[in-house]
Amino acid sequence: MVDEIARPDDVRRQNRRLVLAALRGHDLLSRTDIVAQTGLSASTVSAITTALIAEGIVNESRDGDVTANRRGRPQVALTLNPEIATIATVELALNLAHTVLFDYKGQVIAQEIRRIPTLDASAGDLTRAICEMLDGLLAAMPGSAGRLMHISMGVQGVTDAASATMLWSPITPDINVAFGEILSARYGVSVAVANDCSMIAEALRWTDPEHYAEDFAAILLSHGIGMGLYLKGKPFLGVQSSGAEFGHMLHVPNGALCRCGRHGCIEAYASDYAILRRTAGEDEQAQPAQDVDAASFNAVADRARSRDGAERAAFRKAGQAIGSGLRSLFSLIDPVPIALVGPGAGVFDLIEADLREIVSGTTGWGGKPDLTIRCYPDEHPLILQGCMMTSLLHLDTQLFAPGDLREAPLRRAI
Amino acid sequence: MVDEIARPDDVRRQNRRLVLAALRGHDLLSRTDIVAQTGLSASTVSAITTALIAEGIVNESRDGDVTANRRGRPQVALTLNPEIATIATVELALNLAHTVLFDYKGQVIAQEIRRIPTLDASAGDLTRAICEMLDGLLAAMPGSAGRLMHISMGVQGVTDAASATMLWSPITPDINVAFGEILSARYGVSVAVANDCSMIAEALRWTDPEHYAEDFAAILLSHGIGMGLYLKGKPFLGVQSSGAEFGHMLHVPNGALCRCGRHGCIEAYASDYAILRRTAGEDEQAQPAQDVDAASFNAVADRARSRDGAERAAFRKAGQAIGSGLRSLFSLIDPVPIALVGPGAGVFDLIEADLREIVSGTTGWGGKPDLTIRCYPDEHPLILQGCMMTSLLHLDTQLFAPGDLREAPLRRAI
DNA sequence: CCTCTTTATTTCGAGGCTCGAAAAAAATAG
DNA sequence: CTATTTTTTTCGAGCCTCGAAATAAAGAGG
Repeated sequence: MVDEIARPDDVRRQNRRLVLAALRGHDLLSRTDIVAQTGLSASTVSAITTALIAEGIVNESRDGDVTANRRGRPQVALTLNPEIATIATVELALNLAHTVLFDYKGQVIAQEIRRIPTLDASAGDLTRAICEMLDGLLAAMPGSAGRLMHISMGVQGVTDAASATMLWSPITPDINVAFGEILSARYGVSVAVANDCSMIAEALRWTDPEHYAEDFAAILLSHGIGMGLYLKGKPFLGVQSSGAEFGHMLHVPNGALCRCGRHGCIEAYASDYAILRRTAGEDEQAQPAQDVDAASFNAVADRARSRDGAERAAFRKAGQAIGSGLRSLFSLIDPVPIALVGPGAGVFDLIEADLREIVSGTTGWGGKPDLTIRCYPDEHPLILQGCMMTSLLHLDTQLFAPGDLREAPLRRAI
Repeated sequence: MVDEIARPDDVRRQNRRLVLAALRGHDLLSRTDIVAQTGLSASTVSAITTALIAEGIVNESRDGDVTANRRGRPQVALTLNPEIATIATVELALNLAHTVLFDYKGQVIAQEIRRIPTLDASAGDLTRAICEMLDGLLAAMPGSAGRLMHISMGVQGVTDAASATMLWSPITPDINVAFGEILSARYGVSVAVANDCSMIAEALRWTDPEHYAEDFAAILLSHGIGMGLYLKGKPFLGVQSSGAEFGHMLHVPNGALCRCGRHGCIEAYASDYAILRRTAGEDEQAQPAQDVDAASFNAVADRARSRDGAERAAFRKAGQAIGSGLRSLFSLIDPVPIALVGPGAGVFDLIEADLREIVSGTTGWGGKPDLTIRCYPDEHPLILQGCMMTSLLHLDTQLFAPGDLREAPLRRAI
């Protein structure tokens, strides 16, 4: 039995999370608002907010919007205390590392973007660079080091959430890099490492909850092809790895050579290197390019738009590959809204028709056939925000253990 | 926020479930045993068991194994009270309906198997037959009608768990059959309708927990091809339909005609009708046979074993289709143990080599490559047991609301 | 300016729950 | 018949949520 035994304090923990979630979603809320949002009784909200204020997690903001000029005792607005904690995020992508410090309200404190030749970088090079960047940010912002409470990392590649390890990545030759362990030891906080696509899904859920609520998929079309999936309101994680490797579903048995070493993966037809390989007239078994610059990719796209030729055919192949993957995905989980993210979303016009044709009629027995797709050509802001939300939600779930918080900020290591 | 607000009684509900789950797994347990198994304190177990006994859900079984001849106060064995509830299961398959009455301990009370020409049966014909069978069983066992508390139905086809509806099925022309609503109205109990493959997965989890615990897939190879999936110890359900339609993942774009009306589904290569179609030298766009009898399928299998020809080639194609689906599935969820169930499992020797070849190296980045597959040629006992466990676990989750039970058995309708 | 009304928040008691410690039960050992 | 051992129940402490009543803090109105 996986089932855990329930204790009375679990109830408080869960309801505290509800209160914090409400506050995170709306910034300024009176206790009455919280009652309305959560469904908890006024007495319970009072008890919980009193404790949160005493622990410094929440502040009363008297100057805030006082719903003024109404009769009766005025509501007093509550807000998360931005200074109670600092979190750090790390985005690691091809030739790029981006670290940011956020406060507990999710506001940027400091950041650094650094270009790194990741393809030639060892695991040590990468961790060294990341630590340098983080050290610099923490040093520049006095007090932030002492308040650092969590780090979230989104990486291009396959990760293992449980051990916070990057198992494999196209951006560096080294495998099984235990980023979590290393950063955790150095900064004395817990670390989450996940695929960048999971982070994108997390971000979409927060920035556009109307479209991305319970069930949806975010597909990153870039150097590689990945997916972040939400099902029943929960992130879908693989058994071991943290991401659903959409790009490595099988499109054509014994087909084109994929960067992962196998043949026929969707990625081998739909990623930027696959499109350029086909456009250049190379054999589909030719070794994939390690790095494709945006300029040449866009040039090919422009040529595809201007005339019907090898370029346009390559994009159509890509659309078919993605569509084929979606058809299989939808067979397994039923159709869900799709967010296309990254450079590939910028050329959606070139792949849409073929993609839709293959997907159409996904549910042969007559389920809703309409496929909704939205495009987000720039993946970086989403990855960043996803990392941030991951860390903050982690805090919201940890700060629960009442009384725990008082000690936590002192437990730093550096 | 999907999050529900927690109340103090939820704690008791959860812990009651733990106690019942322990009892369901071991039949005879003393309170001390339950303490050991659940981790609850002795006082809590005492409180919970006292209530369960008062409500008639659990019995003391003094005669039971008294761990005799030891010093100290003897343990008194507890056991589920078989008479507190009756449940009914319905398996609906091609030309077959099988209804069974079980007691609360999962022992068969009565059953009937009836051959029905389902292909020519309307929704009304089917429900009428099922109700007749259930009525007969309930009438034959005095008292059982008054104790009937749940019905579980496993059907070949696509189902919607939420509305307990069969959306589409290959065994009958009618669609959107609301079995749940109909049976629920007639018998006054709640009804679960799910794909037969989900039931198989549920059964495997209980009959062989050592091999099928947290993550595994049960694939039914029969007239159609379906899958029941467990991930992280929970049944995996689609967004709308209750099953993961493995058989309708895309194997070959614009490929062979599938019974679902689309082209290129795995099923169009690996189901019995697909194999016979190919063996007979028919075009792969030929209309699928509605019904394939076991004898001719086995004859083809025997011929495939005895000589290398069209038969063997057809099975190899089937193995490739299944392997291709597994490769894609494993990309999404990481490799899991597989149970092959049904007639197709009886010819595993003919498909294994091709299946494994395509799946091999599923995790390009070096995850555990070994693929474990076990075969269960007879699917019916598993479907039956899965239905039973579904109903019983439902009761274990409903009998929680303390005091609820006293009224429930009277709330019958018939 | 003082009282009335209205709305927000806190306080208080009832009724749950789990748990550890102590008490009670029910056997064997001698 | 008493001592010992083991199981089970009882009791009090310390959680939790909730509804009702009490308290706070405004505007409205004479």
